[in-house]
Amino acid sequence: MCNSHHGEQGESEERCCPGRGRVRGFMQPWLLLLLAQKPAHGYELMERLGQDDETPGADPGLLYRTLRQFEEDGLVRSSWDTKGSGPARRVYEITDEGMEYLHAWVVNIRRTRERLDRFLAEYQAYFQSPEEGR
Amino acid sequence: MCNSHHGEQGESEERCCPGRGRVRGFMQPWLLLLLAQKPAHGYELMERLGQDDETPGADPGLLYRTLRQFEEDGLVRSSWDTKGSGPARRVYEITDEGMEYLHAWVVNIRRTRERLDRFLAEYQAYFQSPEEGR
DNA sequence: ATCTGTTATATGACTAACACATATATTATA
DNA sequence: TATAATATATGTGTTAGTCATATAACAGAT
Repeated sequence: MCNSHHGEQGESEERCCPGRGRVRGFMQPWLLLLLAQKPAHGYELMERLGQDDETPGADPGLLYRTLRQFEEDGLVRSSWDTKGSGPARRVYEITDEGMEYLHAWVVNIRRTRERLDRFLAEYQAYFQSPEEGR
Repeated sequence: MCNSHHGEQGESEERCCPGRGRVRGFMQPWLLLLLAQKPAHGYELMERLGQDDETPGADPGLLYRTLRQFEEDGLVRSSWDTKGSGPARRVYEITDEGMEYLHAWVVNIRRTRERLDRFLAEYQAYFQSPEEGR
């Protein structure tokens, strides 16, 4: 299973454990943060997501569905923008409720990072410490 | 949605965004690491998981199914232990392949932590920096 | 003896996030 | 007129996670 690797020197490691290890729903806080910075439409959000995060492509299906769900939950509101060229854009802006939700996400994310650190500490204590060996 | 919170001083925040923000399949590397430290049966792993990580209860259903899957994938192997009191225990030990998989997981987890940091940096740059305000 | 609690493993059913494919319409450009 | 880029959207299947429940061995109490 997976490619072999012991190097421990994070080289490639691509396509191993597909889907695993990622943060559940991580697109959600990103969308809210990007919308907090400024209102935007789906396609633009997709591109902005693709830049900072090297998330593999930022699936449009998931993105548009998430925005729809956000609107249904009152976290964002939208309006059509027909100005400019190309097809009409549905422009989203974040609501106060969306802001609160974003802040709540941040608390969760900090907690998640602590959990990761706890795991990595335990891992290193076992594999990189003088005794315990192996 | 959710409880209100602006305090920014991570107080309770319980049961908000249920399930979201957690690392997908995070039980997997934990199980492999615990088994790398020493062979164990499911129930024991459940208790050891519940200690370090304050994961809410470490669902037995998921745990046993994951161990089964691991065995099917050759990451662990098991044998029955009928010695001692109580019902028989299925004792798992990690295989070489399981070890490799664990190391691969660690690479993924480090990458995930970097993604979290990138998000938090972006968040703080917007909400905690002097300008940008709001 | 029976009842309750602990240890121990396991299945069933449902949800949500995600992955991948595809449909659609508009506009620009080759 | 064909192709590509922009833009939004649906359909379908997979998997981790959640919650409930079933089963069984054994210990101690009443």
